[in-house]
Amino acid sequence: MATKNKKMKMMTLDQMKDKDIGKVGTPERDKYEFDLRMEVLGDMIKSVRKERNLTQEQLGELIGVQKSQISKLERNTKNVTIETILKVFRALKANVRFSVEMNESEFKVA
Amino acid sequence: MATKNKKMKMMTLDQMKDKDIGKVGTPERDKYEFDLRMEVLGDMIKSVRKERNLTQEQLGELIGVQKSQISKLERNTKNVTIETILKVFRALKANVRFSVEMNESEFKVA
DNA sequence: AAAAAAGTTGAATTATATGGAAACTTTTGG
DNA sequence: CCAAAAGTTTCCATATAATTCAACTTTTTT
Repeated sequence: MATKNKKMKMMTLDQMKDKDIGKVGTPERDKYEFDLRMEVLGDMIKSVRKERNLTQEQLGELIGVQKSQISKLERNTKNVTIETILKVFRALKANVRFSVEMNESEFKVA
Repeated sequence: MATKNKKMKMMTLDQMKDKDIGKVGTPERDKYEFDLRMEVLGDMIKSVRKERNLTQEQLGELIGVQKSQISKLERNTKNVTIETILKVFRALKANVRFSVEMNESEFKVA
């Protein structure tokens, strides 16, 4: 077996991220996490649009914006307004739900 | 029994909303639904903050903004960017997750 | 019932998201 | 391989979200 009797340096994904991107809470890491989420959001728009068999131009027409705008939302996305997100997904007849969960254990003590 | 043999006009909540606010898809109704969500969002910030036993000023310090800004986010909320939402809830050590669900049946045909 | 603390509001400013137009690049269909 | 369609990018204008400051109101504490 490959793993037997082999003292290897192991690293969890979190450890790698801490090392390569920066620890949680640092501005760099926060930015990374944020950019990641924005990218996912853009991908979500794109994939739902595809699912609906719409071109960017067609989706744009539904909402009343240019295709370039849709392109920007799908790729260039740095930050968006909730309103915009809802507008887009409503046009795609998809429901957006956002929920907040707080881990009970933390903080509660202080 | 009160309901027996009594031809009453009944109305579902949705029917009432259609009638009083406007049918789904109209600008008025859309605005209503949006405003509602924004209000809920503001309430969520407030209630999580309370849960953490923080004043607006303290939460503001965590993020790096004035207490007046927090107040506005909790009440005056017309529209917000994702970034702001995430910033606030991260400071509150709460997780925001948003998901998109599309009802398979619809649209798929066209 | 004062004083202090917490929250709200309005006016003003700054930062940036939204958007259009047009040129450009990539992908797709013949 | 060529043409058309789809998607991207850049430059620019405009709208509006984010923010502060200071005065004001409401709530809490003593």
